[in-house]
Amino acid sequence: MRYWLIKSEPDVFSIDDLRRVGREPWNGVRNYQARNFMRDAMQPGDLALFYHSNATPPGVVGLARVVGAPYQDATQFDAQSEYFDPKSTVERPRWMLVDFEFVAKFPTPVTLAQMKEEAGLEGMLVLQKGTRLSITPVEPPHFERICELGAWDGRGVGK
DNA sequence: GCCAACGTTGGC
DNA sequence: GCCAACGTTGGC
Repeated sequence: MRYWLIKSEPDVFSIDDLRRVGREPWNGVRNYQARNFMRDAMQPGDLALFYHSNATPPGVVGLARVVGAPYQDATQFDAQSEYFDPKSTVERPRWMLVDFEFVAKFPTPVTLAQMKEEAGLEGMLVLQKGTRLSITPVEPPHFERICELGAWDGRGVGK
């Protein structure tokens, strides 16, 4: 199993939104590196730290899980969508996504400030200066440490 | 609102 | 293929 961090602006789609809908296509990603992670590297069952960006405060607020195989992001073909991509065609779609399902909301959010101070988390991609990538891989020890800091009891995973 | 960092675009 | 201009991200 691999671990990830996915960013979302809570004004657009928050951890509470994910809990409410249960499962969500991770659409609107328009960065090739992030797309490649979803298309080529994610496996069903992988866990992701759910990060609120452009939030007060920014930080990891819970967990999500990859469900199903990658497929085309439908919004790229929708002229009414803000994610419409006129250069994408049905024959050769540019943008692929996976679905995420809700796993847990942390009892205690782990703020970005806290993460920066935490010695065990140094080297995390999301903490590096200028990292705007909306999806990044996460090392298992970093993942585990953040779950501890979030006071997550482990509920939501397993069978 | 500001602005640094970064990715993309398009002229050449 | 270079690179300046531009748009976006996202913390503060």
